[in-house]
Amino acid sequence: MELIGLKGGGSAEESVEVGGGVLTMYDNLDARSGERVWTDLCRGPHLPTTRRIAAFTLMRSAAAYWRGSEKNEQLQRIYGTAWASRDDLKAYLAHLEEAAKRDHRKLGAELDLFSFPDEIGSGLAVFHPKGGQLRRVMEDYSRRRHQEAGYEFVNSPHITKSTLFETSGHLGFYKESMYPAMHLDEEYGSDGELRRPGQDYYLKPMNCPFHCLIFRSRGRSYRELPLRLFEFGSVYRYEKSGVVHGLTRVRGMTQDDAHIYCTPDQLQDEIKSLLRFVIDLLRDYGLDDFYLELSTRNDEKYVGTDEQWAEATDALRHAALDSKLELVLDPGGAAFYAPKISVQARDAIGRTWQMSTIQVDLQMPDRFELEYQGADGERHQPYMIHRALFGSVERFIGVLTEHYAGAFPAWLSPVQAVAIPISDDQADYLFDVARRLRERGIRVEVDDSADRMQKKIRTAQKQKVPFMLLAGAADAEAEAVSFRYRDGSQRNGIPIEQAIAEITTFVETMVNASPTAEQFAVAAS
RNA sequence: GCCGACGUGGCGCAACUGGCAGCGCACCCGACUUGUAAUCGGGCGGUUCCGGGUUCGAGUCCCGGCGUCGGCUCCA
Repeated sequence: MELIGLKGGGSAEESVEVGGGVLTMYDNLDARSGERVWTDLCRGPHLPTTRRIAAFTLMRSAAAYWRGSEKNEQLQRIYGTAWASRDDLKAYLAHLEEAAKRDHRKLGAELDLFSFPDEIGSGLAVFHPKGGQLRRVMEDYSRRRHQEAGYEFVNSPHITKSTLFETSGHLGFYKESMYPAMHLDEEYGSDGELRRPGQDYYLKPMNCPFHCLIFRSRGRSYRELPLRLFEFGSVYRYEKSGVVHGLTRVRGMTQDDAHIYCTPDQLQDEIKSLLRFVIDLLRDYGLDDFYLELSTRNDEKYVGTDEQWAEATDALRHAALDSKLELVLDPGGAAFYAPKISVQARDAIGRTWQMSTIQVDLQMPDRFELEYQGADGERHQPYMIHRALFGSVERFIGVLTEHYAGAFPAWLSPVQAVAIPISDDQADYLFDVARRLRERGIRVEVDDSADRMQKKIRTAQKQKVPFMLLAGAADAEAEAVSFRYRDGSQRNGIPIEQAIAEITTFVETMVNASPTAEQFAVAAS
């Protein structure tokens, strides 16, 4: 009855759980006797008979809040999944199994990329040498592309006095999800009297206020706009204990964060070129199936005027439509200070991930009193665009790990090639081959352990190394190596020079697919 | 934060109704020298997450904490 009172009054067009002017109930009957067993108050529709459900299984049970609010009581909820045929159910379960195999937390441990030591704390990762290598290559390429696109590189500290986040408004809106303040520099006299009041310092949850201070550090001219400030900025957010999840939801992360300050005239073009830049870069990392989501104002939680919001939202909408990508609306999904476009990417098994975000912010320039001198000699307030492309480096590594199931493109692979001697006699020969590859920038290891050759292949295979270079007596004699590629295919007796050229070209051209014998055989012929 | 499940060598797991903590992988040592996914033998490695309690006796039962996992809520 509570629900009817709360929700029954809505108009017919509104999407509500109960009613919409109309109230629906479904009688569930016993199949044999036809007696009514219970009546379900439900918006529906229901299947006319459970006979239509050919296959179902129970998945798990967990609590859920009554009507979805954490202020309310919780109910025990049982999750099941139902399908029109057994094959559909089987396919769905296989999909879940495939997703489990790709789980970046599992692969992160198996491939020795990163870990979450209890001693450090929940949601705080350390990157091991291989994960660090992967991360460095990702970041290096991103830096190069940002430099080419006209970004300037800045840096800011991890902590700041509270005034900065009071000015930005973050302390007002996000205090609960910030790490608590460190109260410092308080001084007392010998009589115990407070001589100097202390100050609160906060770990930064965002980089934008710092970039605004950089903008404000001296007078700015319209001639230097758009000014694009980029930083791999580490931020810390006190996420609730139940929500941290691998690398995709953490308490400490590094954003590939940039803030673009521009004139009103430049806004539209800047957003359009930014969208192109973002999509291009994501494609380079191997994601190629996108759609856009436009998040508009949350009327419960925002600052600024209606005109400002309309202007910012329109700018984003036009750029999104201009991109020709599919556009989905997310009403009320914006942050308190700005509407946003987010780029959603579908991965190799069809799951979608929110990747990049672009926000047009009309508040921060006002709060920080940013201004530039225009051609007219007057002072004007710049527009500001926030954007992150990976979102966070950690999260992006998590997504790529799942997308590639750990079999990273050769240019990203922590170890690109492993050299395996057939017997110990070929070890020195392969050390020499490896040295020559290393001189060309290839990350190569020689497996000179006491394992047998077959075991070494298995090890390299499980580590998902793209190239294996084998050499026996015949290869060494002929100044050649034999390839085994990550897919198991092979090519034998390839002259060293050719082998080195093939590997370096493959890496330098940033091919995202795994190397195979077939493709090289075609290329060589 | 809330609900539920679970915490055993680096990893994956076993240990009856409360009765000597074990196996595989990894690692170390030795032997073997092999042409495309696991050679053989030996060895090291544990305060069973932490703290309290019950008991003759606790990995196992009880209480509290921490952590992980699955959801809910949240996600600048």
